[in-house]
Amino acid sequence: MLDLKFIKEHKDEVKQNITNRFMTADVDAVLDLNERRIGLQQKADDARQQRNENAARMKGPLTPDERTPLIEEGKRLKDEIAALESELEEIKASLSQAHMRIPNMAHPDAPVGKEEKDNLEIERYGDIPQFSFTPKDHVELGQSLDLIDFDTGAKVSGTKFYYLKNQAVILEFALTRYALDLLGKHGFTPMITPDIAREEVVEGIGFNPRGEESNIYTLEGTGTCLVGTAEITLGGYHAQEILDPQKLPIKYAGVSHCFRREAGASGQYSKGLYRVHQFSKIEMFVYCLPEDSDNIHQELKGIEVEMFTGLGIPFRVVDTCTGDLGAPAYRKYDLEAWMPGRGENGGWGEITSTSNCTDYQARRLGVRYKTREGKTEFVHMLNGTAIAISRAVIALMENYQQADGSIAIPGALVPYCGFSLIGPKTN
RNA sequence: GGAGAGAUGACGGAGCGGUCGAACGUGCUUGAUUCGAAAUCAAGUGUACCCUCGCGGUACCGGGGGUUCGAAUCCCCCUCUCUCCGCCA
Repeated sequence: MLDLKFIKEHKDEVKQNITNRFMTADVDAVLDLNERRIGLQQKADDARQQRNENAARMKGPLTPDERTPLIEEGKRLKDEIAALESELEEIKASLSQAHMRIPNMAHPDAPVGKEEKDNLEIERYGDIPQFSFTPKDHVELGQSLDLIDFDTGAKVSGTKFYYLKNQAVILEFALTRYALDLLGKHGFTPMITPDIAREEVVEGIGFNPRGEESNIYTLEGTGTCLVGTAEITLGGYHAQEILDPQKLPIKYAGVSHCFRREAGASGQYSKGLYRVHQFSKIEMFVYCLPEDSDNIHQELKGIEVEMFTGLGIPFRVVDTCTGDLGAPAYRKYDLEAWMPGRGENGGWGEITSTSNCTDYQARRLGVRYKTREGKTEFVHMLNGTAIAISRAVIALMENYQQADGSIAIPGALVPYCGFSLIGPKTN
């Protein structure tokens, strides 16, 4: 969320930013509610001051004649305060609701646009494979090689669930280990995080735990949700803390399951593993000083590039447009891998993304640090996907498929897999 | 899940219902001392909000509610932690 003072002083920019993101949020209502909140707060504070002073007058022994009027005054003040407080609570609730709807400001260089097609391609790596045969998509490959079972997933758990089998299971662990080793070299602390988080934390990160459009599963009656990403649990890790600036940046690599409702999301681009209700992911998360966040964002992008060039998968990097940023991100880069089985003749599909959320999440979660001058300021928080297993598996299977229907394993993964080819089962 | 104990500032640890934003100790910061360090001495050392920006005001002693003119202190509910039992990977 944005600082209320900032909103007040940069009203027009904030409004323009909302327009650029194609979101709806009422800046004037927020400012108006805030003014009313301040007025009421002042009234309540004054009344409390009177109450305290009145009570202080009754400290010593008093005659009933002195005492009675003071008690009457105290009772009157008590009622007044109660009325003011309940009014204040209402205003604060409306304010908070309206305030939360205002998205983060966007980086001045982020392309302005509404949809995915407005994302700006900025880098491209690797060559799109040319097959001497008609390539299969990963669903077909997964079935013929007995690696992925969607049918049983649907029977047991529902649509968009799946079983990984045989070498695909090893592949998941190999990719996980590959990612953790690379992140270790970059100074990340590995963590396996809870797959469940409290609603406040989920909201603090910027996800909406409730409502029709929510992508999050809530656990009825518990006040908790299944996490959609370890970004939630890693971002909540230091909630309400004041961090030592000497220890910044803090870099975590979180391994977790990710659960997403994906309500209404379907179509040919969602087939197979591309959009599922559950997958595993290795996530990067960084807490840093405000002045460092732009550089660290570039660093996270660089690590993602290293991750996928290492796997020999062709991909491009796009600078995500304002309409596609989501509320918390100030700037976001997506890596889109070439997926030969996508659409008619293959296509780009998002495999990772990295966002600089500046102080937007930190303000909601209360993650601060002390400056040299002794002031407490909000840290900046960034996240990036190291590897989302399901999508990485799509890219690997489809790009590394052979004429005979087998799948080669990229050299970097062979030591982790213990095999270099996934061929048809012989028995 | 059952029984019991507890939750106070960075930490430890006090706190007859008014003089408590909170004793005391430790830590930390600054100054004195020292060639320097230790030790010692002195001062300072939470967060947030508001304005009439003052050596101002308000709130916060796990969270919420209640009693009272007045609650860290009394009552109720919840959460969390610890110990024991049960269950379990």
